[in-house]
Amino acid sequence: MSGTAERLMDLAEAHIRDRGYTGFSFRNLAAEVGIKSASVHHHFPTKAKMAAAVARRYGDRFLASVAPRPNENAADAISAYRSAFRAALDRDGRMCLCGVLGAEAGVLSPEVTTEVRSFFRRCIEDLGRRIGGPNALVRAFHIIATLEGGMMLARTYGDIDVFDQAASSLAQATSQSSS
Amino acid sequence: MSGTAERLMDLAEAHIRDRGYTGFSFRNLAAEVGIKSASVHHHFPTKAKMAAAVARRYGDRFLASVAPRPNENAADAISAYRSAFRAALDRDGRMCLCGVLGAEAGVLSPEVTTEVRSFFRRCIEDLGRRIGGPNALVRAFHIIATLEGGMMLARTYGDIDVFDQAASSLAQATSQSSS
DNA sequence: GTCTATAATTTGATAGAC
DNA sequence: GTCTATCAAATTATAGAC
Repeated sequence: MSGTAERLMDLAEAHIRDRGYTGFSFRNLAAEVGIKSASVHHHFPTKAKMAAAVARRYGDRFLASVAPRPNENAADAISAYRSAFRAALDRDGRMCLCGVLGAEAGVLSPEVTTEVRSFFRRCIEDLGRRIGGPNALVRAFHIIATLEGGMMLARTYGDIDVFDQAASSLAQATSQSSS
Repeated sequence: MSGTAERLMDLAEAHIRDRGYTGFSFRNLAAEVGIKSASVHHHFPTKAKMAAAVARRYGDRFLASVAPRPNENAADAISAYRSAFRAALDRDGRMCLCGVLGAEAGVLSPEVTTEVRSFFRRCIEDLGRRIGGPNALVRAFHIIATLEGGMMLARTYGDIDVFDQAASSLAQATSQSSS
């Protein structure tokens, strides 16, 4: 992966999180990197393949960032996910890449949809495993839904407090100490 | 409001819910109605004003559809919101209009953002009032976030069961009978 | 790996006739 | 209220030189 390709992916990720899939263009990315849009096609043959690559890298990085610490309990796992999303929202003022793409489902090509679905599958399976207990998977769906919706609301309001309010009850009512 | 304008709004609402704000165009709407795109500008001067009008009408209708029955309790109120979103998801295979627009926040003009924010404000204030109790507003934020995120996930998975799983715990753990 | 040049299409919007 | 005609701009993508 060349340096230019990585810079293009960085910008694409930021643009998609800000403006959605249809709202980002090869020309804009190229201009910010200092090349022409035709050169972007050398690194990524189509817009869809680029978005799919960006989504995959995003998922890999995100899952690495929420990796469990030794001896964590369920509340720790939930807290890891909430903190990771919150940090991205706070740092960039933007919501989750896959949350944005998921909302635009009707416009995505199959290769992008596959990556978005894969992201959520990975998150929910990982979180469910770490929560444990009988309803682990259902609880994981609930938590990811709340965090994604909370990011969308916070972005709409332009106020990160909204995310904190939406997510505040997640860790408490569901904690199961195990350590 | 002429019949044509209403049909245009119906189609715009469907298109935005499917493909997002950037993903719908005057030309597509016009073609489906059987007129030319120039004629759409007679009814709505700009795309942004049309989207704002669609969002406002959507909010009015949605809030009417969740109006409380006499002697409802908190669980009934939560159930009303969950059922309303679920019905739209089930009927149209699409998520909430304002959830889609909120995810695209960076591309919206102020007049559209205002309407989207107003929709969520109305929902959360109404739901909070009907839930009652000390943390009513925080709980309302949590519920709306979960439902919006749940719709996004269900759309991404192409499976309404995902919505049901994400939302299943909302009414139970939080019910406060009052009647 | 980047460029010029260009194709083919789509976009939001306007002017003015009917 | 709808039309034709058109504008100016943007889009994804390709061919081929360097």
